[in-house]
Amino acid sequence: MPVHNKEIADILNEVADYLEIKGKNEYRINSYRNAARTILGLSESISKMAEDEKDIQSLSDIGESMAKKIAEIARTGKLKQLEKLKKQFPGSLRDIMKLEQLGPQRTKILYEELNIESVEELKKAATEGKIKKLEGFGEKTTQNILKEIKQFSYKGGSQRFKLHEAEEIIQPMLRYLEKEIDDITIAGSYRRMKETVGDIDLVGAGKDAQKAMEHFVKYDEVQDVLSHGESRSSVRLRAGLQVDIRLVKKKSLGAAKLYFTGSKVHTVALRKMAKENNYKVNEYGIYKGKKRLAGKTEKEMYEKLGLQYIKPELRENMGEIEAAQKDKLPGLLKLKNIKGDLHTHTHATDGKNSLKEMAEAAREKGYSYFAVTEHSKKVSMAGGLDEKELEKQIREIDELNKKMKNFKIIKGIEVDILEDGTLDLPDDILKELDLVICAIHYNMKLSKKKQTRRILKAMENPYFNILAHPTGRMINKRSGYDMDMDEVMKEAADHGCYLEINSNPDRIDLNDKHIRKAREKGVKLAISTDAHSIGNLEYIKYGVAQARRGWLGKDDIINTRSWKDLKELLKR
DNA sequence: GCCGTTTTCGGCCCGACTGTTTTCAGTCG
Repeated sequence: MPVHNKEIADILNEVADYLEIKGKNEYRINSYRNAARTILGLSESISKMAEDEKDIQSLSDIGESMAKKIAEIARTGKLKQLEKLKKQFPGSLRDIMKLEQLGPQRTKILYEELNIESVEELKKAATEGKIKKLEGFGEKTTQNILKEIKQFSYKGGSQRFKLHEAEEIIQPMLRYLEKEIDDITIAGSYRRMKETVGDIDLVGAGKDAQKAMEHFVKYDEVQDVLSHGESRSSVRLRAGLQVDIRLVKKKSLGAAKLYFTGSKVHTVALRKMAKENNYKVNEYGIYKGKKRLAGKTEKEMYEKLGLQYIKPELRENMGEIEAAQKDKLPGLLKLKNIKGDLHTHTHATDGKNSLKEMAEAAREKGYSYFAVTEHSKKVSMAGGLDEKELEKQIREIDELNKKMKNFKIIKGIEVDILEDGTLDLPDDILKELDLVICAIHYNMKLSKKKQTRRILKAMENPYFNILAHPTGRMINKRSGYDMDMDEVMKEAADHGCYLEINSNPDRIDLNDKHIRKAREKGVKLAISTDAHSIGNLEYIKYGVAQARRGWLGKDDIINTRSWKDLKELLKR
């Protein structure tokens, strides 16, 4: 059972935390964090790579010493170095360090001076007035610590927000801010369209910075003002979401956007590159000596660095800078390239709208087709269809199709893949359909081997077209079923099957890393919403965004084709 | 601890805000 990438990255980050408390060389500490980040970005299992004696040292930020540590973790699931560190620092000092405003230095002081080992003990000491007597701490810091502890226990640690959750909170705030701030844009991981965001970063140009900042901290959903300066402020909203804003002059807007959009590793890589050419990059522009060369737009920033413009979704330092240097960035998929949705439900099962309502909404979105794909009978909870009910829907669609001009309702099903890998409905009804998407809803806990075999077996069915929500994960709720993604992708390519990017923001399944892997393996994908209502059809933008994060273009997606061409692709 | 088109040592991105200080350390992004 290979150790997962996340487990290895966690161990390395934990080592870094302890080394920080010990006050070791910051660059040495960073190397653990950099290696962890590299590992998290891989689509392959690094412990498997290590087992197969692949050259993991050729990966960026992993050298001789780190490779040995990774091999040790892969072999034993543990790292002796970390076990030793844990003995030196008992309790849960790492939890203390996770609190806002408390870094390694202060954590160390708290531990050494007051023997504080947990958030509980910290709370007690703060309440008893012991903290403010320490050097470098005061009354204000004590109050901030207590506030943070309250926030921490309320949120149960730091939960990240899903894209649609963040959107719902930030859009009204943006309308409010626009009254006093010019050219305001959302930057950060939200602009890069990461599937979840930790906070929201805003960049704008203020007419009157002081007044603009006053306006910002006075927004009526602000619960705490964390900092309030002339060019930078930070608040926490009632919903628990932190919002940071940065104001600059108009001539620096591009530089500020670039800097605040990140990712951090992307901007650091750019700055390093600039430095090698004797330039300096900061949030105000690009400088050579005192001379300012660019800064108004992101485009001119990249140009001055000798790079193609890099779209936000690609800014993860995963090869995009090298590609931009060689003018080899991919042309990315656009929302308008999508010609139709291939996974939707109606009130025939657990959807909220009728077939007619869904079809009309899809046509109004500008689609030329959309597929109805109800659950099959096994999914009784959702009222899945049996053969007879499906036949009835097929006739209903035929009738409706006669009436709708320049639009096609595709007859489909989301048929369940049973535990033995057979499908929940017989072939003689599946062959009546235009599209068969297949999914797992039960027996998610099978062993990796069994789960993989189950899916591969299902793909042998000649009517299998698309594997829906391939990993079954739910963001912040459950991880997907254990299965061998490499095998599944290989089989899909061999059998003329496709994988879905499920755009539901609770799922985002496949995720960006899997999508990138699919691109490398030449597997084509479908982007669908799994809509259960008219409103859900809008989710398509999240799927498109993830496809862009996975470097995909129009040709990599099957539902950018006309129905005529798509029909050909679905033939096996 | 990593890395190399000034290579095996000596660098490692850059700036704002806060609180506790009289000039700055700690933290954050």
